[in-house]
Amino acid sequence: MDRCEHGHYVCADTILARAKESGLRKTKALEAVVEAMAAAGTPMPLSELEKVPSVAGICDRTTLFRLLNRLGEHGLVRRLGLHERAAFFTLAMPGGHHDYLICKECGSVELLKVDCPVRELENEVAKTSGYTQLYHELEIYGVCPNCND
Amino acid sequence: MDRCEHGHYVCADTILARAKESGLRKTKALEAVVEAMAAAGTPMPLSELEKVPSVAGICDRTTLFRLLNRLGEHGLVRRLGLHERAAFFTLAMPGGHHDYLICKECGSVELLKVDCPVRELENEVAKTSGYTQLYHELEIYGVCPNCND
DNA sequence: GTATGTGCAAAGTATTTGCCCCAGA
DNA sequence: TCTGGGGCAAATACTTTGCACATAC
Repeated sequence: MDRCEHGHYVCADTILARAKESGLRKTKALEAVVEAMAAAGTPMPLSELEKVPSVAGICDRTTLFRLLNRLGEHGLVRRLGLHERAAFFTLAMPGGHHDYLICKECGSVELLKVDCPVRELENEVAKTSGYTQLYHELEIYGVCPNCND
Repeated sequence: MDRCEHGHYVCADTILARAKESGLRKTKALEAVVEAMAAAGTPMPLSELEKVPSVAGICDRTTLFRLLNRLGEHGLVRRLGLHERAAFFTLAMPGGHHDYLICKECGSVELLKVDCPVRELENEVAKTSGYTQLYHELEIYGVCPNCND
């Protein structure tokens, strides 16, 4: 996976450009949220996102919620389950994809930097199931070294 | 995946036996819930489980909740995300594993009856990540034929 | 100027806990 | 009998919506 000039896996500018193409207005909230998510690199729940300093001063939870939904509808943000009560959100690049390694104890989320072995299966399912617009989500759960003590 | 004499992928009796071994008491609620889940075959949220006729008369939501948690702690039930607001529960057999095909529109859940391509990756992660007690969850999302119209 | 975006407050929905009674072993 | 299990009601958490105002375009 390539990184942008800022060292992030997903570059905020790219997402912002795509947001504009989708007809979304360029607001402070939009910029702040997308940049915060790009900087974080890992999926975050809404409750955490609203605490990021650069976001906290800009917009409140409702705006954040609607913004993430809007971005989700345009395929710029993906909503993940990740077994917490709260939904996690992450920026979505076209063709970009991540699998996750999640600690059952502390809930930490790591990106798995490996070739995803599911592509082929996904293609097969596309042919045989009648389902369209496929994408997948793979989570490996375990207990991380810190929680193992 | 083998089926038991009742045609279910997971046999209620096996789970009940394991529950007993784990020190859980044999109650009507336990039997009803396990049998309902075995009969259903697919993951269900708590709200749906409590509506199953054979469960509804037996115990209320709180009991169901605590029962599922208890079973989860002993590894007899697995809690899944599946992208709904509510958590989904499914019986867990040792070594048993399912991947899911989920419709983004109507939320229907199908079991994927295929060899899971993630085993190997999981083993590799076990060796290199320092994480223990690994298991994984794979969901393929799409739009089902019914919702495609 | 107009449609989209925002904030505050209030309503849902799902989950979790307290407390006391009931029942399995 | 003694501990784990169950029921009811209340508390949490997280999400979602209504409505009036602000702002990008």
